[in-house]
Amino acid sequence: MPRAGLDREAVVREAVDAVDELGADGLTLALLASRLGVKAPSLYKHVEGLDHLRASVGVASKRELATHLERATVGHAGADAIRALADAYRAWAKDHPGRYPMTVVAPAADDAADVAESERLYRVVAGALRALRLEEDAEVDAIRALRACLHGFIGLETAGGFGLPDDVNRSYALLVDDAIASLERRAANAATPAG
Amino acid sequence: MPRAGLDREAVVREAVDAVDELGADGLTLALLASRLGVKAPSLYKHVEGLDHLRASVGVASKRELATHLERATVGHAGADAIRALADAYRAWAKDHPGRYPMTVVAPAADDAADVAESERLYRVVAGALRALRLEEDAEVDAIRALRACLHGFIGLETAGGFGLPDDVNRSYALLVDDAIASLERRAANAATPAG
DNA sequence: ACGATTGGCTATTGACAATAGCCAAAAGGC
DNA sequence: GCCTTTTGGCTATTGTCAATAGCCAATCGT
Repeated sequence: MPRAGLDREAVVREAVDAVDELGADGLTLALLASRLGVKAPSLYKHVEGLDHLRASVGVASKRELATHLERATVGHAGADAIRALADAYRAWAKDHPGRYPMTVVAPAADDAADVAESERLYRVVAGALRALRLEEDAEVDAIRALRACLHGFIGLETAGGFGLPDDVNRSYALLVDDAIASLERRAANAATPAG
Repeated sequence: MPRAGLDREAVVREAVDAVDELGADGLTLALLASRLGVKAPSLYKHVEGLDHLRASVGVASKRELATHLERATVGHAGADAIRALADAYRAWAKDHPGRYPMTVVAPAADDAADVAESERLYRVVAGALRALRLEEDAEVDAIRALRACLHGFIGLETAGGFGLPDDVNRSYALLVDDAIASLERRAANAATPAG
């Protein structure tokens, strides 16, 4: 019996590809094993089971998305940074519809890598809003608002929630413009409180 | 063998309750049968299988949500209607976290009831925006923007995506205020084109 | 070279969806 | 009130999947 030369990383990488192709629910150990030229029980030598494997795919996806967003926003500031973030976010989600939903779940508190990548995602959004110079609570509200707009649009789009044929890119651009304007207005109001 | 007196409606109703309690993935025919005092194969006399059953739960959920939103918005207009819609939407989602995600999926084209309830949901959102008197394309964009804001916030909230303890209600209220202001601005700009 | 560790494997269990086919309970004709 | 038909339960079975136990060969350390 020759060895396949697998290790944890190779298994997770193949799982990532499988989820990209088939969606999170399409990932089964039986399928994954066959793609790796191995029988299903062998995978337990490398990963702790399907749940842990899915969690690993989620962490890998958060890492990949965070890197993608960091690269897209570096060198941009202000409204420009927010627009770059919005476009990169939607592009990654459309390229990885199976994994995108995994990037929005709360990190498992006992998984340091998960917590770290989730914080990295938070920071890249916070970074795009830096130029607004918001005070602490207001920044949390602003990050939530921006994430909600982007995530909501992408979630509806990938769920097929937009039944009408009207140009989806135009709808998104308008939404992002409005979000930027609203957040800038929040910053301006905070700078000149009550007049 | 006494009969349980089931019919399709009773099965779907119990499935709705099960999804509310356990989430969409927690619904199994074995569990549902045991809750109904029956063995699993008996359910096939009333529903066509798990996929169809889930679809029925989805349609029932769209119907329920649409009714809830209609009741919440009736008698309101303008910004008031949008705020009422937003609050009712979030409240229903929080009351039914297991079923809420089923309400945002595209209807199956061959399921007339699904199409009808999805259109009803669309119309209640459109109704809340009526006072803005938007032109056709702009109305589609506006509905998409509003749905994205609400759905995105709720999706992140129920996914546990908001790790920080800051007041989530405040964040939502601010988001809704911004959305209303943005949509009103769209309407005003359309009314006075380029000047 | 040789012992320990590692990474495959087969066999098995248990949950589940789904189908086939049986049989009794309700429903309807007369 | 029978008798037939339809209906709604059931058991038995198949096939998929996750997971565990336990075997044995390939590789590695010395």
